[in-house]
Amino acid sequence: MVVKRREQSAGTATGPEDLDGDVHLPLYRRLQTTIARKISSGEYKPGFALPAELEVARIYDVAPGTARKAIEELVNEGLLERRHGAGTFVRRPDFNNSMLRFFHFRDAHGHQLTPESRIVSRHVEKASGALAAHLALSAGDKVIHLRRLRLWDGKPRLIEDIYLPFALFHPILDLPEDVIGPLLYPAYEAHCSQLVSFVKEEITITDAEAEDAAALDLPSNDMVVTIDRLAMNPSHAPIEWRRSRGEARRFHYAVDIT
Amino acid sequence: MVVKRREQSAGTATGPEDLDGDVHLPLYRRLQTTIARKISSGEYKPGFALPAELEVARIYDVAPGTARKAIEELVNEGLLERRHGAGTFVRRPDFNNSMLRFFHFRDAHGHQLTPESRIVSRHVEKASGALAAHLALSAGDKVIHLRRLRLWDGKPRLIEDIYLPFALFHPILDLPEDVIGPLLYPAYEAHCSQLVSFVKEEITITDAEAEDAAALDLPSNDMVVTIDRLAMNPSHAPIEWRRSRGEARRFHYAVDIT
DNA sequence: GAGTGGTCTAGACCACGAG
DNA sequence: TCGTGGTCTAGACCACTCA
Repeated sequence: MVVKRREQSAGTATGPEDLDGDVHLPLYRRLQTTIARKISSGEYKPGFALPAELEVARIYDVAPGTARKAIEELVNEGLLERRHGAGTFVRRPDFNNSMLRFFHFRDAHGHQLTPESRIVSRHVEKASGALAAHLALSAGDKVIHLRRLRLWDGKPRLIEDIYLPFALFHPILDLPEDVIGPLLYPAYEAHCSQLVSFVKEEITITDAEAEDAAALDLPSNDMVVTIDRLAMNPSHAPIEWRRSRGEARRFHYAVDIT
Repeated sequence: MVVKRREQSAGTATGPEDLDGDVHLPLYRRLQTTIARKISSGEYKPGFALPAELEVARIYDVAPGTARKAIEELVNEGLLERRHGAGTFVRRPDFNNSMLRFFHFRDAHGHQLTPESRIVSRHVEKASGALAAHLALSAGDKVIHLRRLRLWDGKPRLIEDIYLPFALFHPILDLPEDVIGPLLYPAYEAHCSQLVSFVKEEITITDAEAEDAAALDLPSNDMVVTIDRLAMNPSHAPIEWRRSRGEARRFHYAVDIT
């Protein structure tokens, strides 16, 4: 049998939904984009189960193999998680750990300790050209600027400048610090419906700025690690840019390369 | 039609080849392992084309979709490269660049410069317990220990201790340095038939050892980046362990995390 | 034009998880 | 026991590369 594309629903009660993206793109790619968008928008929330593969195929009027390939790609991206016999679920990535694992702050059992967080300031500013480029905004667009200290054993160990598009994150401005809690990404999800699924980081080692050395209680000639991070949602749209600085001696990093 | 497994060749001239691995593993996984082994052993060399997908399916007596999935996995691992309309080829990874890109040694156009290489010493030693564990050897097994300096603009910038299993790499002991050249991995491939396809790295920042500071021409109280690397062949067997040290200020690293 | 990988379809049976 | 994902098969047509 040769059917390039099934005929449209023909009046069935549960007809096919429209797929995102250019009609010239492969079906599985368009379905992939569509599901990623539903995760970005919160229609599919972390922990929730997708419809079964055959059900997805039926909903979007594609062959089972095509639906399977779209889901496969999203699993490879880390957005979905398959559990044999149980279903396919939306993953909740944990990037707070991916930052903290760079540094040597562990308890007696070698477990990573979550640091205390102290928000030093919250401002609304106009984005510089460079920042706007990172966040896919226009220069002068409003951004929220958080400055935050992170402390282990009561000692300041990391200083962070965090920039967020005002349009998406304005609820964060008025939240009491104890409601935000020690980790920002769960707060983004709970109060702004923004999910971080991908990050890019750049790591550099430099002499400490005088201001940073003072904030981190380091000798003025000491060295710091600077980590620049761009965080993206499930549709790969940038939603946060931050620059973190910490003592260089505390730094440790492991990576697999292919 | 329901056929769990095709009947064996039945006297055809080009019967199915045997697949590696436990018979309880999926066919595509066993085919994947088989192809990876052929790359490790040099039967499929970098740059060479695999048989066409349908031909692979015929050779190993599996369905086209199964052969395709095995190849797909190897493409995802970075061992193979597809070129639409042309064929599927064995990739040659370039890990020398993955090390060098950490450091800021670039020309006026921003291109990475390949450093001069100077092998300081070559010895045969007995592996310590820790080293043996890294290389999947037994403590006391013979290893080759190379110490190497890498220089940019005539200045020593990296010092490296490199350990290799003697059994696989003994030809490297007798090669003149100008035959080895500035990069080791091509020499491994050319003279020892060993291909590096995967690496794991750990990065730490510490105060310089006196000996390293002297070799790198740094102040005795300066800081260095230490990069520990384990290199593996296409079958994921470890074949090299090295520790490299360089000036911390020169360090820069970029990474995507999912 | 011949041959390659890329996409899409269709459907069978197996292995696993949860109630 | 039932529904889920995992594996495997079979074959059509399209898009691309290269001689």
